[in-house]
Amino acid sequence: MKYKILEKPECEKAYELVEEALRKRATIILFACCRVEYEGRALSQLNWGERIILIKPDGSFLIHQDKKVEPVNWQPPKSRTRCYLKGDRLMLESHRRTPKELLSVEVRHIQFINYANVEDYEELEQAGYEKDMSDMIMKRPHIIEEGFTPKTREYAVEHGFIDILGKDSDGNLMILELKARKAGVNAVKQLKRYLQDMENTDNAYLKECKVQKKKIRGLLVAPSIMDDALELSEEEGIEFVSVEPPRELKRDKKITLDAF
Amino acid sequence: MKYKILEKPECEKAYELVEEALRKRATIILFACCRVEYEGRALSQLNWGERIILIKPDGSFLIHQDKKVEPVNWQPPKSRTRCYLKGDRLMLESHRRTPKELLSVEVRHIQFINYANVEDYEELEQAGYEKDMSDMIMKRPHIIEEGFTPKTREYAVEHGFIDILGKDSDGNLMILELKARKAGVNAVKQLKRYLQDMENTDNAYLKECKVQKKKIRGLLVAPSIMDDALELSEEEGIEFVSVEPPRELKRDKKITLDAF
DNA sequence: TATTACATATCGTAA
DNA sequence: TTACGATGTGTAATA
Repeated sequence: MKYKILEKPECEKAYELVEEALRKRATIILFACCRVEYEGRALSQLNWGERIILIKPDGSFLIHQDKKVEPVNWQPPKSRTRCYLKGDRLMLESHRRTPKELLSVEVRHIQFINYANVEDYEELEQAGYEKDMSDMIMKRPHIIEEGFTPKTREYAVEHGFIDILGKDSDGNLMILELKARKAGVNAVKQLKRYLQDMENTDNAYLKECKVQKKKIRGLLVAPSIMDDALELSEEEGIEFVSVEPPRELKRDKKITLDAF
Repeated sequence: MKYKILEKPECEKAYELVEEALRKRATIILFACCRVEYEGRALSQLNWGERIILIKPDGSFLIHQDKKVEPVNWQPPKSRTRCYLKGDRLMLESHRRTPKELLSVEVRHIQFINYANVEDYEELEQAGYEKDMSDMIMKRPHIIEEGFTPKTREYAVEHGFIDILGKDSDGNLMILELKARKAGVNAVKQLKRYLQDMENTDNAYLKECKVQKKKIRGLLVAPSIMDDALELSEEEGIEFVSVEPPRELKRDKKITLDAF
């Protein structure tokens, strides 16, 4: 693994290292006193101070102060980084085409500069999302109610996609709208639109309902619901079912301690 | 300024350094192979790989892979960091109370670890926001149209706050909805709601309009507008006025090159 | 402490 | 490329 570190280098030395790192598509960490200007979607400037600068091989460019999770300035992946010397100062620039954005950093008093080809082949495994909820309900439909039979997922209607379409034990059509977190009024409104879409558009399900004189039920499925959303759902004849999103990671992706 | 750096330290040495840094409320930069688990608002795991770990004195905890602007895992400011040894491994934990969240990092093969008391007393100066637009329009109302007189900002109605309320040269009431970027259909819908609120609620402005037989005009103010939003605004009788957000930084905060 | 709205939101996905 | 929605959104302002 390529790896280099320099402590308190002259700007010229640092410049050479940054050039080398950019050529080798390495990840650069720089801890230095710098001044920053940004112009693009917004406009900003940041006066002299010590910050941590991170330049990633995908073009991401981050400047972190000693507070907050978010970088004080940044550029997204695919930005083009270049560096040059301006007198005895190291200049770093990150440029983006669309939208046009330029981040310009003037550097002095470098505490250290490091570059490395980071070896990381892992992706984050997550659980607890709407997709997982959907998977769980398809697998164990009784979670919604006894006799519920899911038919289709992502059923296209005029205003979007119905998360899950199914039938209850009496043959009534059920339209499920899933939310992985607390449902708000927007979720109710969305479901209402889907119900209207279903009733106003010509489709096999609607025909069947009319022929067999069945109802169309709207169900909002979420771990919890806002008070105003509950009120609205009751007015609109929409049912709320409390379901927690699953909190288990897929087995085949469990951690193997000796992967590295 | 307190500053230390160790290259390829044993975990025990690293542990001592992290303890010291946490005590001194320093900023820690760690480049190492690690494994991460997170449980809280969601649940995630990340198998062994090299990452950059940043621990800030405000409690922020970031883990960066060599891609993307966003950290792969993190904890927000005010989280509590602790570290301990588990066999020959360095363990880092970051804990948050509300909501309850735990980030757990197992570390080995440390490339380097650095801590420093970052000297940074500057805050980012920005321009180009809705607020700046609002300020500009209040100061120079003719930008909207000749004879426009702003009356109130942030006027409360049922569905939110009207950005700017004013009158035109004929005494008609004007409701302005500002967007610092390209306006979409949502902006038009929002403005429509405000117009309805204004017409349906008992208030001094409405009374005056009725008595003097004046109109209520809705104006969407943004640098540009989406096609569908323009179409909708025309249907709804809403006017669109193109205004660029101001792009000037405050003068008294201009950069002085010898501040440091 | 909880809620709300904005952001250079970022990031994924689908058209 | 653009548009749209989800996010462990983060963050500041506000109640």
